[in-house]
Amino acid sequence: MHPSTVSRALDPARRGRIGEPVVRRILEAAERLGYRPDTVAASLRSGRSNMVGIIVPDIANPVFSPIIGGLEDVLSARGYALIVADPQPQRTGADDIVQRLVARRVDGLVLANVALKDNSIERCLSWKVPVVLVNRAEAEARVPSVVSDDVAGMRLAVAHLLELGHRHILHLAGPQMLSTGSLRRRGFVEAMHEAGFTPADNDIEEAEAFTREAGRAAALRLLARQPEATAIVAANDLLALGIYEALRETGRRCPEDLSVIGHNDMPLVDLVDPPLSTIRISHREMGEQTGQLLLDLIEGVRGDAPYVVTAPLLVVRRSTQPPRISR
Amino acid sequence: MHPSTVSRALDPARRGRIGEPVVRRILEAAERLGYRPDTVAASLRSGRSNMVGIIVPDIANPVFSPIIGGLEDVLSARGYALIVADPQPQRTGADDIVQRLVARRVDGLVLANVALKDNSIERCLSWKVPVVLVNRAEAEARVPSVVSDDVAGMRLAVAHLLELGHRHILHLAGPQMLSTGSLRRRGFVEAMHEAGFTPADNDIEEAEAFTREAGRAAALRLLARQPEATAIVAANDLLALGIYEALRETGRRCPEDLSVIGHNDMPLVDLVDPPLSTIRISHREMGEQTGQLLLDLIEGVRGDAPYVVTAPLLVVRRSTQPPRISR
DNA sequence: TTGAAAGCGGTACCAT
DNA sequence: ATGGTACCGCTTTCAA
Repeated sequence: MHPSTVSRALDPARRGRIGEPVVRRILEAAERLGYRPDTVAASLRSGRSNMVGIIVPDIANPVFSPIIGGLEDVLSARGYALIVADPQPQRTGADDIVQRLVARRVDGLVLANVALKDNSIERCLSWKVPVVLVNRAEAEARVPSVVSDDVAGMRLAVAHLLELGHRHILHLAGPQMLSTGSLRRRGFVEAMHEAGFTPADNDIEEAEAFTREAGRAAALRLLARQPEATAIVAANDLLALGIYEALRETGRRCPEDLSVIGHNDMPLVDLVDPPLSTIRISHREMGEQTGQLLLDLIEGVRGDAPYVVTAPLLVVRRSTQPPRISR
Repeated sequence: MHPSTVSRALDPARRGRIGEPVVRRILEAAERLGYRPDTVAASLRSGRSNMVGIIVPDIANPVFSPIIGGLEDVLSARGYALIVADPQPQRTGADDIVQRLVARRVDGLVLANVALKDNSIERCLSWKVPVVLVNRAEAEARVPSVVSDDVAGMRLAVAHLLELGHRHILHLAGPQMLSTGSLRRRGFVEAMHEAGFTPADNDIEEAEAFTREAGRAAALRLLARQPEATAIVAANDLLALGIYEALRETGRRCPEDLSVIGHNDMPLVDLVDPPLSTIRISHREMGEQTGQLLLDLIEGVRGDAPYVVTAPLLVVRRSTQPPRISR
């Protein structure tokens, strides 16, 4: 039979232009022969690969894996495959990876790497590859992005502590080169201002990484400087767990001596001791939204560059309580 | 210039057959023009795509994400891209996904889905796609696999408890349709036998899933049946955390009333209350080994089907202690 | 060591 | 509504 006809019959979108019985016969034959269209050949000719790449700093990070999951879900439902790439700083930079993915003709790219400054975005822009940022925003907003509303999240955290009666609230910030680190710091300051407080520089300490160990070290510095404070807002849960360690080391108890609130609501923080109060972010949903956005972009449904912001949720557990009446 | 020459000059493997100065000129020109070879066209002609697919049941599962990470690492170092696919049971079966990946001409496939019986393996075998299983073994061993040594792991757990003085040890097993569930149950029984004990059927209870909730429910059943026991070996950490909940509900304390040991050493189990003793499995390393194995298979370095077994490690924390002398 | 030619397996475009 | 044809961009085989 005639190749063009077969090609059309097999593509649901173009099937309409073909006679019913012909389509049926072709489908039947394809089934019988176990025919599988070759995606590679199709890509070569059509220029579309039906593949999307995602660049993540660390697949095992509990923040990124649900994002990948949600993204994959949306993509595969529309026939796209997802390539994950995990740049090894010692080997390949992020923008080398962009090149490799573009060489594979991916139809779009998701950037989940959190560095505030890197030129992967420029690379994509100059190659005209549809891109969306996830869990990371860009100041200029040249590119669509999906992020949690960090200001709102910080507002929730601050409001919660204020309501409990805390007045001297500290912030354990994340690295300021990372998008979430700086966004949340800004969110904290803004939320405090809205509530009528002006956090001093001394009330904020920056951790060198989003890890327990860095959180512990930074918390030690912060607590030494501000022993009077009654509560800390951490820029993420790992940092909050680091605060736990610092408290234990300095003989303080949470929440009796100090209330601690995290950010992300990562798995198992409800089981640590004490169960961590935190701000829940639905990373999986962010992944899904990212997928939708990217597919719309790829398929030209929308030309603008929306800036999706998802709403966070306060989760109160047992690491926050009213400050002691003492003093 | 002449396409074949360029092609050869750009491929490090075939560069030797080309004159030095020519190679230099070509490389220079390629650089200057920003030339990127088109991977898709290359795939079409050569039949190799330099892509590998992995099928996982759940990307966000702390067991699978490090496996993916290790795998991606090894693959990308050798120029392969990794496609992750996450079958949605309600939408696409695992072997439909295999088909889709094969249509994309993946050079190899990693199966991380844990069901003991499914026909993806047959599919791959009949299509002659190189496959390796990870975190899952096959009874017939027709296909190479990378698994943790569950018998050894259980032996470590049992030996540890025995050494502490426990004599009545229970097992909270995982679902027996899953590879790890049945392997670990077998490992437990075997380890007990080696130590001179014969666990009764009554000493083992099967959880319906590898979740905290299923662990809690199963633990409740098991404890009601065997109130005299002093220790439980759980088939994984999540199940062990479920046991914690069951203990709390029934007014028992861990480790005073009952020692609990998990399996996997997933992130944060060192921070729960009490810190969980467990068997550490290096999932990332398993991912790396899987990558090596698959690449060897793809590139024909080895024709046999090795069965890689990685060694687990006992991690003692605070959920295990000697049984009470009472009674 | 280099050049020439022939496709890989589809899809897009044009003709009918 | 269907058939014909060119061609996507590279690799491979064969010839020079």
